[in-house]
Amino acid sequence: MLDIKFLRQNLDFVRTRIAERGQDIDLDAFVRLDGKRRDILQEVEALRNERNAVSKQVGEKKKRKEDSQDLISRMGEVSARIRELEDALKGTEEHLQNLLMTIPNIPHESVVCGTNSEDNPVIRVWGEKPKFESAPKPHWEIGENLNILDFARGAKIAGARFTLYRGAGAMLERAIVNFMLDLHITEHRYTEILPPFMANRESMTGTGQLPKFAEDLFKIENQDYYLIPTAEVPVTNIHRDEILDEKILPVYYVAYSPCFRAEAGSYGKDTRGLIRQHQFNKVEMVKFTTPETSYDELEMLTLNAEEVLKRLNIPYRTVSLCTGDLGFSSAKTYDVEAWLPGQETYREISSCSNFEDFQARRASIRFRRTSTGKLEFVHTLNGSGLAAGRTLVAVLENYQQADGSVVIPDALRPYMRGMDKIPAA
RNA sequence: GGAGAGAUGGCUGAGUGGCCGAAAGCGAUCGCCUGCUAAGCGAUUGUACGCCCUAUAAGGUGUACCGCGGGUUCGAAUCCCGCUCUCUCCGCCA
Repeated sequence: MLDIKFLRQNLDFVRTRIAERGQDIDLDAFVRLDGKRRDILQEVEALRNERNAVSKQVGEKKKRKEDSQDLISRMGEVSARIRELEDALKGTEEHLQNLLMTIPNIPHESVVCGTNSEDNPVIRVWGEKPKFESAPKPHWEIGENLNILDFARGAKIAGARFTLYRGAGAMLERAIVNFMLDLHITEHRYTEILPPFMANRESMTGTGQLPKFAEDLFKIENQDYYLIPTAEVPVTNIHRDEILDEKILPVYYVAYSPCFRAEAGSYGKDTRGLIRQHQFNKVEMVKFTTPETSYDELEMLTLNAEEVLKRLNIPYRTVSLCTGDLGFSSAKTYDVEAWLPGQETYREISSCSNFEDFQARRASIRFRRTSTGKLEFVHTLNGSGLAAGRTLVAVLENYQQADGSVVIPDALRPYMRGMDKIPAA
């Protein structure tokens, strides 16, 4: 959510920046509602002022045993009028709030203008792509040949876009998660969190999933619970409605969680394999920082994500999302894309974003700055560190051997009971 | 699932219809004092929104806020109703 005062004073600037995202937001409606709200507010506050003053007089007259029936009956009318205005005010404020909630964040000045992912500038390229004598296979073939990924059974049990992992496949996914958590908590100094995997409406609103993207979420029937689409939701909401001590900033959290996404509107996309699932595992890093450090923290966060791929020796590149590709709540996002030889393409495996105060304002996460004594919103950031399912895909495709086996990357062997390869069946 | 208790400022905790934006304590900030990162003394210390003024500073002023939402009343932290959450006991249970 944007600062309403900022929006009021910088309408044209906001209009331009939102347009660069390829979004069309009705800011004229905002101006109208905002003006209406203030008109009503002024009238109702003047009447309340009168009521408060007269009520005080009534109290004093009563004490002196004087009659005040005329005042009382007049105030009855005033109160009725106040009630009317309050209803109107409430309606207007709801409209205004709903509108405000659907306005995306302003892109950071360093974000390039573009329309889609093809306009994303490449920031870094790392690693050497593996060479294969014969054409490398896509992970779904490797996984099925090794009997470690079972797409048919996943579909039978739950439906399309669900996968059953078996044997070394299941262990490999678990190894990837544990390896990543250990790296971040020991070397990158994050605090491990294991959050609830469901969250309520308020939490979903705080991080920006609601109200605009309800169709992307799984909701529990007849309950105010949603399955989390990412650990970002519960972990960022750890500090919702809190005032943090400036001294504890920056705060670093890392959490494993399964992620549940309805993937509405993605029919026909990435239907094969593990790339696009209704349920997948992810390790997520979340930071709370002061405003002046958040962009440095974003750089470090992104490097933390990249470090996982370096340790696994998987080639990747990092791109900076252009305005047209930027997520709703984000001011700036780096995507880390792993090389997938079986599909001859780079695929997103991590997304690292600075939301500035956009989520903090929605979720009311503040800190008191000691130098001024004033409350300010923190900046929130998060990034995948990494998506576990897609990491498994990258391992299978990059480490596949001509005989059909898959070598286990050195960094994962301690987590695989010393196993050095998954032998061909 | 059943019975009971509770929810007040950054924290602890008073307050059962007007004198309450709210005692007291803690914490924090500033100043003083003190021969050594102890103690003491004094002052200050809520947020949001609107309006005025103005340099988008400071200041002034109004309104709202004592878990959330309704109601009673001229007037509600205080009375009534509903909800949420926390705690205790009973039942059930991985």
